[in-house]
Amino acid sequence: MSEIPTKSQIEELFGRYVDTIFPSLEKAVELLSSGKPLTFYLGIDPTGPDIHLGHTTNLLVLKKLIKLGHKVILLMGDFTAQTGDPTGKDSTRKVLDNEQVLKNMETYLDQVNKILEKDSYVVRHNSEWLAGLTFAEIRKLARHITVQQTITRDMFQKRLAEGKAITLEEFLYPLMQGYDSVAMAVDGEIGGTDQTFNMMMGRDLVGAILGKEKIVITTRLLEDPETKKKIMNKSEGSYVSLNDSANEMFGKAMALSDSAILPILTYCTEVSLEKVNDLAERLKNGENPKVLKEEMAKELVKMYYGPEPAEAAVENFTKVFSKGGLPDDILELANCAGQSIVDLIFNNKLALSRSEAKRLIEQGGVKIDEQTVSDWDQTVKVGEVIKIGARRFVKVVS
RNA sequence: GGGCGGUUCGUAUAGCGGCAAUUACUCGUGGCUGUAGACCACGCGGCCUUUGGCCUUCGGGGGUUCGAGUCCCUCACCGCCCA
Repeated sequence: MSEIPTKSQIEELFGRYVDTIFPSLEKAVELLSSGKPLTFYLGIDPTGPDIHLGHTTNLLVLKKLIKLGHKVILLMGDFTAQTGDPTGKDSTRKVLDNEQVLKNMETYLDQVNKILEKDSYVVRHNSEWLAGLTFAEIRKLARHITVQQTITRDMFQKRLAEGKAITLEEFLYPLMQGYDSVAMAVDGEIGGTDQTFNMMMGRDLVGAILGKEKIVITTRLLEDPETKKKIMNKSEGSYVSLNDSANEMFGKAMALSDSAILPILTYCTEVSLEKVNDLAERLKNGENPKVLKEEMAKELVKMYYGPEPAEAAVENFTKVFSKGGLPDDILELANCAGQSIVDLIFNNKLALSRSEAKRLIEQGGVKIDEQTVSDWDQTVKVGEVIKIGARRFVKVVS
């Protein structure tokens, strides 16, 4: 399918997106440039509906590997998702039902296909082999792994220290994930640095059972270089999903901290490193970070929606937020004329309760045609544009 | 099997029997800005005719009390220690 890649192509790939390679960079380069197609996989647990920017680094590496002529498997952890990662006491019992997992897998693939060409990779599910293992087989596998090895893992250490439960099922999670590598007889695995432990488990098992060397490629996590916190944080609500509309994506990217500009461009896009360095230089020279962030956000939208929507998103954003104007696409509400503003907000689920709607009004967060609403009994009329908070707009139509 | 401790708002925490109930983070609104972030202010169970009133909450169920997250009993779940 393609030429034998040069070492420099491989090194470029590794330099940008990749953190550490096991057993070593040299070995990986040697194997990857040998001309023999290798099989790599990325495991995804379909526990939620969205893929966010933090996941895309892995996909970009896969894209490159495909281009270099290697085979890629996208592994849906439909079986492992049912063990999950319980953090709190209540979630221990929360098992995702099969239907939810299937639904998540579907939306995942839709999103993956925004980066990888649809037929350029293979999808597999780990229930294929995990669901049918017998206890005898599990026993045999478990022989290769020690308790000491497993217990050193951060998550377990933390929970031990906090006196929280660790079920045997969870303890087996690394074993399950490790077995995936054996079952598919892969040559390598890709994952974030937080997955190092599980991926190494697979490397050990492949070595012990299949007698071959599995390459483990850990990719850089999208972290704020200043705070060292994840930039995409699902639990904190603010993350850029690949399912976001162009305007949403742009807006969310703009709402990120300035320090996210360079990491996102570097790890989540294919913008040339020269350009990234150029932006870094301009940032250092005191140029308004807002301008640079706009460029970053535009690159993102361009990547997923193309150049014109990207341009439109910039314009829309400037109009709405920089100049306080109205967006292009306003949600229109029919049959609402004559209702009080509180009813309108509550009935259309723009607030969770009437009290919340009133609170918004009380605090000056609701405007009708640019006029701050002070009376919550005020009725709305056809043609009026209502602004709720900073970024939600609705228009009353007949 | 035994002993001890725990279960309170999304998370983490306070709460000598009189509180819709502390604090922190998250979150929401406003201010300031460069859209933000940081910072400051306010808000964060529900409903209302809102200086106030009413309703429903602190794992489940019972009890004591004028009054119970708060005391007692019991059940469930969780943790630690001993066997």
